[in-house]
Amino acid sequence: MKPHPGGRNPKEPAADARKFIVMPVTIYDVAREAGVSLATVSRVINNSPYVKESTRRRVQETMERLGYEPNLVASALMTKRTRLLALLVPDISNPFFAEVAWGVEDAAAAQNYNCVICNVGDDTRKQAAYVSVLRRKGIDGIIFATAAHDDRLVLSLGKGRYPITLMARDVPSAEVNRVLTDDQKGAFLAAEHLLRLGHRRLVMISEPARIHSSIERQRGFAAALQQAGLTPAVIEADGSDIQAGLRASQALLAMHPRPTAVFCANDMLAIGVLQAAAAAGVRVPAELSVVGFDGTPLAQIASPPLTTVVQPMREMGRVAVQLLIESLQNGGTPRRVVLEPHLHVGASTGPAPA
Amino acid sequence: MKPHPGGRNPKEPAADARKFIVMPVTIYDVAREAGVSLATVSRVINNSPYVKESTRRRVQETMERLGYEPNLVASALMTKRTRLLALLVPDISNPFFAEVAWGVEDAAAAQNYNCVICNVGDDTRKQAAYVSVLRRKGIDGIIFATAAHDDRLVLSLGKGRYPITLMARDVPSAEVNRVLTDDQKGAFLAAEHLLRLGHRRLVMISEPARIHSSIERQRGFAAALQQAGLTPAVIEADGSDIQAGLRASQALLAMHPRPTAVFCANDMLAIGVLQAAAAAGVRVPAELSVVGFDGTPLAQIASPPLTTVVQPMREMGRVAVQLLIESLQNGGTPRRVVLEPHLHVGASTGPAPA
DNA sequence: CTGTTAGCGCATTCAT
DNA sequence: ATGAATGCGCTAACAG
Repeated sequence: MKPHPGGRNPKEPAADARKFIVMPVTIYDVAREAGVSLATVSRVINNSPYVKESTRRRVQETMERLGYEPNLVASALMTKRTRLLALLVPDISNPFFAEVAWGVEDAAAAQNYNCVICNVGDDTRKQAAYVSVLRRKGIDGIIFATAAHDDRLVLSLGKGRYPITLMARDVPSAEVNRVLTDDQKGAFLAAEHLLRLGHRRLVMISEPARIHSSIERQRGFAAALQQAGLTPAVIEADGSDIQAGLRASQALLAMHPRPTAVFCANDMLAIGVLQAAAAAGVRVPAELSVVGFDGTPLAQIASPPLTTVVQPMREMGRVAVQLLIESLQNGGTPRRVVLEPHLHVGASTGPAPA
Repeated sequence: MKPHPGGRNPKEPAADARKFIVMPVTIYDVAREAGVSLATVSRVINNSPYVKESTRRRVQETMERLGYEPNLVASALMTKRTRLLALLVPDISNPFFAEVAWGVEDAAAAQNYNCVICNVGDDTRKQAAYVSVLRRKGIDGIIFATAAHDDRLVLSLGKGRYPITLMARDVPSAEVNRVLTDDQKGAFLAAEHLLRLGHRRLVMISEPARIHSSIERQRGFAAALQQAGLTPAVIEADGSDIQAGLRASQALLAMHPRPTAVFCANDMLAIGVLQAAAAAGVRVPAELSVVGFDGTPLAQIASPPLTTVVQPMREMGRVAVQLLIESLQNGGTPRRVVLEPHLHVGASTGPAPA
């Protein structure tokens, strides 16, 4: 057996060892100790069937004795895969993404993948930087929960150059995996609920128009209103969080006559409306009915508990992983999965005031 | 110039190229195209000063033209560093960790590091598996927001074998970086506030005892009560989330005489109490005052808005990164930083009922 | 079933 | 200021 090219001495650690030597024991050490070749150790590590049971046992024993841990960096350099997935979210404080993350994490673990979450904010450049690092770090694939309507980054990755899945936010012209809920239908359900309660002055507070799902929700809302012979009114918030909801509420509460019902493109915005209404002394739902979207745990904490369109968040996470791993393994045509939303009626909606 | 050992042909992609070729352009291609050696390209990439300006420019131009992106896996194999940090959290749905994550992310970015978040739950085995993968993947260091009181994993890493920082949760016997808030003081502030309001029947709902910070908070609570001549009572919740708070509330609301004030070890538990009280028709704060801990955004959403002990969450994240990077670079003695909490008085506390 | 031989893409001596 | 040579730790043919 040829000695390790590095010609490294027997394992007495050098006196000048750097402070943090992460993984001193290599496959060579194991091979030498166990009296086998590199290849055999590698086979044991990778569960190759072509190893005699007794050999396998001996090698495994040696690995344990030496405290050997395979270096995934070296492995990745050869194999080009890391069994690591990344989930990109715009705002980790939004519980919608937390729920999605649980689903992703679950499904990834079930398939023996690990998953890391990256909080990239709304900053396009930061997002691009993360994607670059993740790719170059050998992350096998990325789940984007952050795509804008015409996201150039996603488009550039979409031509089969790197496996990705879009989550809950679409980029219509990209040929990539996506998992969405039927946003139009969800919004339609919300509007329908309010119309049935007798509301005639309805407003929608949408997210910024660059987010595709928000556009879809506007469509669904508009469709329901037009079907009822009403003209849809939309206030576009300048963000997606509670603060944005508070700001958008200024316009809402200033309208004359004041709307009796508002449909918000997500739960965070809706909570902003609830807070603004409370601050202005507007009673919910007596004077103002509020509907959210997402069905996050926050909706139940809110006061009053929100009526909201529920997305199957964890399920979406699971499906996203499924699609991504399929791409990873087959590289086939991207799939598009649309899940069904449903309406959860809380205490934030009631009959239109007389 | 010796050709690339791989003897790879000029860059016409092979017809049988695998579906996802992540990074076809290598440093060899750049070197050949620019008419320089590997080493020079490497120097340009790493901003070595020993490159003539004109050469640097030419190489950079070539890199751009070819769309070259340095392979961090290969680089990491040599350098043993990735400029990647990981933040381990037990429950990404708890907004406390979301806030911390923002701080971590900020500070990391400022130092030109990237940060990934891993949601490892309460599962010790899962956590260990993640740590193993992260280390072996070459992650430079880990911030643990998950350590239990006697966390063996942390202890095993703590002997200077791998750079870590503990966040908001201590492992007293581990010699590692930590950033905490003064939990005893925070709890003391909460109890003091309630005592001043005239409450005499106070109960604390704590997290499971294996969490060190929860023990500290119990201490602070007990100290305040004893100082007032009262005997502290503690209900230990079986978790840290809203559901656990709801369950713990059963015991709380069943006590005779019923306590008039409750201090919860975190905001999630407190929200669980608020919900249980609402369901039982117990008015807050008229019949029951509730104090939380953390100062998450949730506290303000709650109804009524929570009185809570505020931890400087983002700052904690920033400090955690700072300590970690210091360890990375100097490998010196671990530091311990304790930050000050303060009390935010919301609407969930009021005078003790007559 | 096992060993030998080549690199994966890059950083890093040592020359020059 | 630049180039040639070497190997980081591992997997992947290809022999045997």
